[in-house]
Amino acid sequence: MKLQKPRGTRDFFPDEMQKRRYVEGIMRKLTERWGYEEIKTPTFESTELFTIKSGEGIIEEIYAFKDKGGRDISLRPELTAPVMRMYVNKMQMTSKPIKLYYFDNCFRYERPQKGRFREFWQFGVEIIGGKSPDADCEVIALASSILDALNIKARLHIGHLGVIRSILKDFDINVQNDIFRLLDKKDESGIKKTLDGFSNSEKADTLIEIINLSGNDSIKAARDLIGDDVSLRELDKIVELLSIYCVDPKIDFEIARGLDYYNSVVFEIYSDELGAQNQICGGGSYQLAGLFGGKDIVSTGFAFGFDRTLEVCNVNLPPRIKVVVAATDDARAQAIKTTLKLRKYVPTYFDLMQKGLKSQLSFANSIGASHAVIIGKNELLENKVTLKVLGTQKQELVDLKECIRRITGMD
RNA sequence: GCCGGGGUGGGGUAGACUGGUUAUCCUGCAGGACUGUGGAUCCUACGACUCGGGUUCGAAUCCCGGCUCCGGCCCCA
Repeated sequence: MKLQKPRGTRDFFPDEMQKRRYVEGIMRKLTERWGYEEIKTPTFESTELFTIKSGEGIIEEIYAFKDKGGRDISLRPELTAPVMRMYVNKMQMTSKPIKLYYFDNCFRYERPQKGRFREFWQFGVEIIGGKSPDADCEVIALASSILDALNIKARLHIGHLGVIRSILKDFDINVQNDIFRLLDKKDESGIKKTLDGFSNSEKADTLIEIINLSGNDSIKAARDLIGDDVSLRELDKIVELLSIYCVDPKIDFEIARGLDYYNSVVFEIYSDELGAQNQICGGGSYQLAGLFGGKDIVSTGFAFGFDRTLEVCNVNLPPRIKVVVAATDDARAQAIKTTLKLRKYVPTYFDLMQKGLKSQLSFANSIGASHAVIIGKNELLENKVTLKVLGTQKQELVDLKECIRRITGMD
């Protein structure tokens, strides 16, 4: 009976890791250029951190357990709450805005399917204390810029929860949240039914018209339906500012995040190249600090689903330089010294299995090495090495300095 | 939690409908032919029926269940 990895987890092979690291590197580099600094929070937190944010029901989808001291602990299902916890604990006095980013694994106890795993990675940013529309637009523009850098074709949708909240402002918050849930499902008859219960079917019609708006005039059309609203004016500003960033979003009032602390700009990015789980990024403006016992402050951020992003990105990995030092028996000592020198510059392999020269070269070929450096009696006598470029027939006797120069491409 | 389709050496597969001797082929890995030159060739070795139960004289094959993978539903902070 074999041991298997737990359900919904994955092993990553070297080729995959190379791609993951490469894409991660692009995201990090870009984000740092935009002035964000990396932070890291614990892999597990108090369960309470997540239930405060999302309600007790969320426990069903969390890896929650009691530790040996009887504490309620959870593997983090996302990173916004931990980041805000950290902010409330230690960073409230830091000058604003605070711009942070993270890249880490998260865990959710859900049924795995395409694009959904029990352990998955998120890359995200948070701006704490940035004001609308500037902060919102910056994170949206950064997300868009990341898509460009990864050569991803995707759809950016922006909405504003204030629009729907203002239509529903006379209703109890629980009713509002029910409606948001139905909106998310696009369940129009459910919306009608719920609002009819409050003899308010004309509001249901308005809602349904609003969420079905699309195209460039959506904001104007919404204004015709509900009159001028502060949320619509905010959206106007967002669109105007984003155009300076050369970002062209689709206005979509259907985006619903049915949690109290989301109350204004929200956005989601979808790819058509995925299956049912087609969202690769989500974000928006939120207020969580107060919930966590801090002074309330407006924040905004996004999180990319790293695994899904990886599925749809189109990047060309840089060619890998790998050098194998191959030696005859009587030259092994010198070969090890040469290997050490090469390792100051490039990944270098040396035989660990007492293989013959032929077999060492065969190994070089099978691991896809770019160069082989051969050392035997002749090379020892001349104090030089034979540099062989694999994939071609070329080889040449050169001194070590020249050899390094050629491999690294330095002049 | 629900629906559907899968699981045969490390990877990819044939065999199943129609149960029957030693489970097919490719690849891989290890060693050798071959201790100064890679990709080729040849030889040798290694290595599998997802797990449990049932039907049967006999199960990789038929039936039931578990686990798990894939796709979808639900959910998606």
